[in-house]
This record gives sequence, structure tokens and C-alpha cells, in this order.
Amino acid sequence: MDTLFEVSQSDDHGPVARQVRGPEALLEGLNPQQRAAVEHSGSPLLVVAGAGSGKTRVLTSRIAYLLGARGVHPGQIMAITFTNKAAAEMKERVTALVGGRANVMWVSTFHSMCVRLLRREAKNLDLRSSNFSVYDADDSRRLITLVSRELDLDPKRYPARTLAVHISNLKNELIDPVEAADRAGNDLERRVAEVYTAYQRRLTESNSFDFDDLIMRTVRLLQTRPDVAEHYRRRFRHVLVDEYQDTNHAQYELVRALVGTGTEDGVEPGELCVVGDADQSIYAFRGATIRNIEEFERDYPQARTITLEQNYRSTQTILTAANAVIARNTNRREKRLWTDLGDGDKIVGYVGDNEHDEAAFVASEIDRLVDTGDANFSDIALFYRTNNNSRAFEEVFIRLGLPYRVVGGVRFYERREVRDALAYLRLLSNPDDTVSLRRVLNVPKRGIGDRAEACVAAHAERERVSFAAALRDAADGKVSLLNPRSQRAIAGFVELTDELRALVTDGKDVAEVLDTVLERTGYRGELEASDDPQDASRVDNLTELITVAREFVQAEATAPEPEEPEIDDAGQPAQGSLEAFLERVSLVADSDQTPDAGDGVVTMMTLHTAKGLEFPVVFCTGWEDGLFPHQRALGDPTELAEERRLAYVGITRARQRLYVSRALVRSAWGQPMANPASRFLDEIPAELVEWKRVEPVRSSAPTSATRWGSNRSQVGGGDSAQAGLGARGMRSTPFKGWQDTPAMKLDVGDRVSHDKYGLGTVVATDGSGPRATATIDFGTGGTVRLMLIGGVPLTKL
DNA sequence: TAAGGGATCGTTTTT
DNA sequence: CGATCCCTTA
Repeated sequence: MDTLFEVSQSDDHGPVARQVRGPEALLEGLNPQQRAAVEHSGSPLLVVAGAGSGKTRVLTSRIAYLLGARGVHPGQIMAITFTNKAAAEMKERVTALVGGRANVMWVSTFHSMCVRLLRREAKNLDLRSSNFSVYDADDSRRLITLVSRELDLDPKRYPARTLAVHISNLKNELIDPVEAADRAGNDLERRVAEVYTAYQRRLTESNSFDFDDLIMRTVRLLQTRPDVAEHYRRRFRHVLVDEYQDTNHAQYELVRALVGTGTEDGVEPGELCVVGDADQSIYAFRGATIRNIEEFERDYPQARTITLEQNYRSTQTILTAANAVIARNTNRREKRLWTDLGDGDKIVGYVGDNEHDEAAFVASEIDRLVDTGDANFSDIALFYRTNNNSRAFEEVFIRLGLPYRVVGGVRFYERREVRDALAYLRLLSNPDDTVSLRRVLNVPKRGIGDRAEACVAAHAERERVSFAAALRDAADGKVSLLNPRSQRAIAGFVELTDELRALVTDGKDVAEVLDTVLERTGYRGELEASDDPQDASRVDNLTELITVAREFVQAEATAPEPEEPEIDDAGQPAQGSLEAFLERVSLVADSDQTPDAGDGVVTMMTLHTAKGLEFPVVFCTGWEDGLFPHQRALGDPTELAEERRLAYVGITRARQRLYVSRALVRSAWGQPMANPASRFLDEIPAELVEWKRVEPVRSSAPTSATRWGSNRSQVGGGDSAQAGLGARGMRSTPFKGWQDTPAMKLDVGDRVSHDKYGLGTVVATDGSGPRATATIDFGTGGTVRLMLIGGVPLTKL
């Protein structure tokens, strides 16, 4: 399951595994700063680790050093990361250094760590069972939809998505529903507080936690139960946190609570080591707050800070570009990456006529690099800002037969059929799990429609019982207003789930249970009978899921979890059990879809996904204002700074060769859009870039709203049209700028005439460009909202 | 209850 | 352009 990504940590970072285990050997090959970070003891330590500065190496060496040179017991170490991949890699590398005793350390993600702790402490948490479900964003949004529907909220005004974001933010700030209600200052906040209150009640009833709860509840437990906190403080004397710049407030408090101040209970504070890089903070939109790393010295006055600036990954050219771009962000801690690897090649720039031209250039360049032996396909990565931008590249790659793989997008565990199957499993494990229950209640169609579901829900509410209990009542005919047809269907469903649950009780393994579920519910049958080609691939995915389950069972059987040197290990799911499997799939989003060198394919992904990886050759594409930086960031300095960090992340992924490209015109949802060069391109010193093709200078300067021919980023240039294989030349793209298809300009109060509705008055307008709409009162014809794109039979009077 | 058509609306996403 | 949602109709 844990296929590690080998490209990302190459051996030229210095020696990795050593046979010699003396203290000195553990420090060998480290530069002075790295060494200081490994040796530092006592006070809190902040390691500011620039991109490619050997951060993981420092973390793993530090752990090895704690064990090998400072006599720390592995059971006293907790190392926290954000991804399972990072956790697995750290564990593996420490094991390589110190051997199997590494297994008793807690090396895990924030979320896994919290689940583990919460399961152990179930008895202290008024939980009905330690078998709680963990809701991911999708489950949580479903529950919010349910709740806001019950509260009769207008889903247009209060979309579940928005509510979910607000509730998540509140939880990240450790604000509970009561406090949220107290603080609510406007209509939206009051509604959010209402929904939050009901949502939280439902979660409890379902014996479930959402992702944010995992952190928040753990913090609360540690803060309100000194005895529990003391237990963990005594146990974990060393806490290490990776990617500290990505922590949110709740995670910050969690770390504080775990380490302690030494005043709470006479336990000396634990030794804290955090590693991060504020310049690579790109998850603010998910609640990460850069302040945690910026204010570390204030939060921990005794703290020592060590900055790692020597880079072992990229050429100086690449680093100079990255330094120059990130330097535009204000209020940052000055940090300049350097290397002794030499300047290397210039950055290559390309301006395409459109996204197809840009893609053709990238493809031809890749073809050339591989042909000349300068790179293998697997050495090459291609980044874009948003997932939909992979399309043009995929089309060209397919046409030319270049091997590639797209990372990200819709992931395995996010596919509908996989989620349905897992919902069945969760329902068997946790009968109170309402979201899962309602998800599969009528999947496949078994005649339990919205009407019937609403009756059961109403009954549950009235009788103050769980939805599951209400469903049983319905089967027994105790629910009013339910027609006999539905009652029979529900009875059948209840019976089915009981039978399936018996399989679990009988000790059948997850793979068998899953297979039987898909069979007996008719889920697989329905897909197999369908003639929709999509359904065929759904069947494949389900087969794949069974394989995953089977492998999981085998892995658990052959490699049992090492025992911890503790007796209070209650609450850990039994091996090979349904619970263990569910925990794995709910917290491990995807085993690892990043191809490794053996796959021989080009890797495509978003800039966000690229963080933490490195490639010899990197193509940064779509550098256009409006795309990257993203449209929504253009007006907001804070968001723009985050986009710039994203640019910094992108640039610093490259080891030897970096390409930057953009397109003059690209179609966005069918409409051609002309985009000016990304401001980030101008921030790269011109002498570092060799432009293979630049923006054509138009002789008859059109009066367009775009910066057509603004020329800012032209350097070098020269050989234009021949640059890309398949580049169609600048004359062949019949782009009629926006000025040719003007959106009708209307203001409130304008009188209009419509071919169908007749005369009317504009009462509201919304959006702009091709998205512009107007709400028009046509009197007896009614009030209508119309798109103002070309072709509307509408005349301004 | 279920299926088909028409509006609607589109970042990024470690867990 | 496309997935998704909501509302209609059979």
C-alpha cells in the first residue's frame, strides 16, 4: 500500500542509510545548519527549511540522533506530518537508520494520531462506542445539506458548500456551536451557527466525527482533562512537526497541549521541533495559518531558530528565479536559497497562440529531450494551476503517443461507486452512521424514494430515535403516512443489512464481506446490466476495491502491528477487521498515485499537488494573469501572495531544467479568453530566461481590452514560428477578441424589448463578460433572468 | 417513484 | 464544454 516515491529524495542529498550507528556517523554528511538542527537539545526548535534544503533528512537524522546519541526511547517520540506519504517515508528512513525499534514511535498524520488517541480515550469522551465513523468532506457536506433542509434554509442563499466551509473554519478556530451563536454578527453567521448546532448534534447521534472534529475534540480532551493530558505528556517527550507552515489554529493548540508548558502538572515541557517554510504555505484557503510559523519565537520565547538555505536540488539559475519571485512578497523572513551545483541551463520560455499551441510546444520539447537522451519520460513533470487545464496536454500527448499520467483530479476513494460500497461497510460497522445509511438506502433503486425517506426522518425526529431505529419501526409498520409498498421495501432493506451484519459477526474478513455486499444488494448486478460504458469502469473500480481489501487482510495477517510497550492499548481496531480497513480508507485518501521512475511516464498535476516533489525537468504552464495568478486572487493582496508562493513552489520543484509557458488565448468553457502574461513571469529576472517564442507584435494595434502586444516580457526572442512541432503559426487561430462578441451592456432601469417576452425593465444585473445576466421584469410576461451573451433576442431601447 | 430535460455554474484540496 | 442539480412529466 505504501509505495514510496523515490524520485523525490535522491541520493545526492548525501548519505542516507548507514551501517555505522555511532553518534558521529549520524551527523555525517550534514551541513553545519543541518547538523545544528539535529544536535540541538532542550528548548523549542524552529527549522526554517527552504525548498530542497534537506528537510526530511534533518527530521529523520534528528530522530535517529535522539535514539542513537541521546538515549531517548522510541516510545517517547511523536512525529506528525500532514500526509500519509510523508509519514511512511519518515518511518521508513528512520527504520533504515536505527532498525525495527522505530516501530513503536508514533509517526503519523495529525488526523491519524487524533483517531488513535480518541479511540483509546473513548471511555473519557462519552462515546457510545470506539467504533466511530470518520466523515470526510463529502459526507460532511451531505449531512449539512440534510440539516439545512430541515431548518428550511434556502439552498440558493446558503449553499451547503458555503456552510461547510464556515463550519470548518469555526472548528479550526476551536469555536463550538454555542460560542459561534454568541459571536454571530450578521445573518449568515447566525444561520451558520444554527446549522452548526444541528449538524454537531447529528454527528454525535451518528457516532461520527468529521475531519475537523478529530483535531478539535482531541484538543478539547487534552485541555479539559489534565489527567489525560499528563499521561500523554509523560509519554511523549519529543514532538516533531513537519510542514509547520500548514498548521491551522486547532493543530497549533494541539501541539501546544501535547508539549505543555511545564507549569500544568510538574511534567517538564516536551522537546518540540517544528520544521517548515512560510514561503511554501499554499493552503491558507483550507485554514492553514502562516502566523504559526511566523510567530513561533513569540509563542515559544526560549525557541532557537535555524535556517536552512543551502539547496541540494536545483541549479542556481532556478534558485535565483525562485528567490526573485518570492522576494516580491512583503513581510516575509528573508531567505535566499543557494547551491554549489552551478548555474545550469537557462529557463526556457514559450508563448503559445492558444492552449493547443502551448501543449504542442511542451510535447515537442519533451519528445526532443527524450530523443536526445537528456531525460526520460519519468524525469519530467508538467504543472498547471487548475485541473481542467490538463485537457489540452492530454489531447496532444494522446495524439503523439507520449506516455503520461495525471495525478489528482477525481480520486479513487472519491468515486461514487467506491463511496457507495464503503458506505455499506461503514453501515455494518456503525449502525448509527446516518449519512452512510441514507446514502445507500435506495442505492441501487429498491423503491424507497424521497417520500418514504422523509416519513422515516420525521418519525425519527418525533420519537427522538436514530434514523436507523426509525427505519426498523417503519419496517414494522409503526411509521405513519408510509405506504405499504415502501414499508415492504424498507423491511426488505432492514433484513438485508441484518444479514450482512451477521457476516461481520461471524468473522468473515473485509474482502469477503465487501464481495457479498456488492452481490446481495444487487449493486454490482445493476452496473453489470447497464449498457452505459461508464458503468463498466465502475464495476472495474469495485473489483479494484475488493482487491485493496484483500491485500489489506493479507498484510494485516502477515505483518501484525508491533505491540506497544504499554498496556492501555484498548480501542485499537482488531487486525484485519472491518474497522481497521475503514480507518485506513477514510484517512488514507489514496495509497499513492504518483508514478515513480519505473513507470516511465510524464507526470501531470496541479501546482498544489506538486508540493514536496522534485523532477529533473519541470514545465510550468499557463502563466497568465487570470489563470495563474487565479482570477479570484487578482484583487486581493493576501491571496495574491499565496499565488506567488505557489509559483515559488512550482519553480523550486525543478532540478535541472525549467520551462515556463503561457497562451495568448485559451478557451474557458467554450468561450475564447485572451489572457495577459502572468505578472510572475515579469518577476523572473529577464536574463535567466531564453524565450523560444514571444508574443507577436501586431502592426495594426487593435483596440482591445487585453494587453495585446504589451510586450513586457519579451527578451531574446527571434525564432518563433518553427519552435513547436505542430505549432500552427500565429495566423491560423481565428480569435475574434471579446470586442467582436460584446456582452450586452445593461443597467438597472434600462428598458428593453425581447422577441418572446415583449417589453420589460431591468431590475437587477449580475456578473460580467460572457457570464453577465440581467433580471428583467416583463410585466405580464413575468420576471425573467437572462444571460446577455450574443444571440439573445433582446434589444436595449 | 423514476427518468429525462433544462437551467446553472464552475480554484487550489495533504486529511 | 461538462457535471450536477432541480423540476418537470410519465
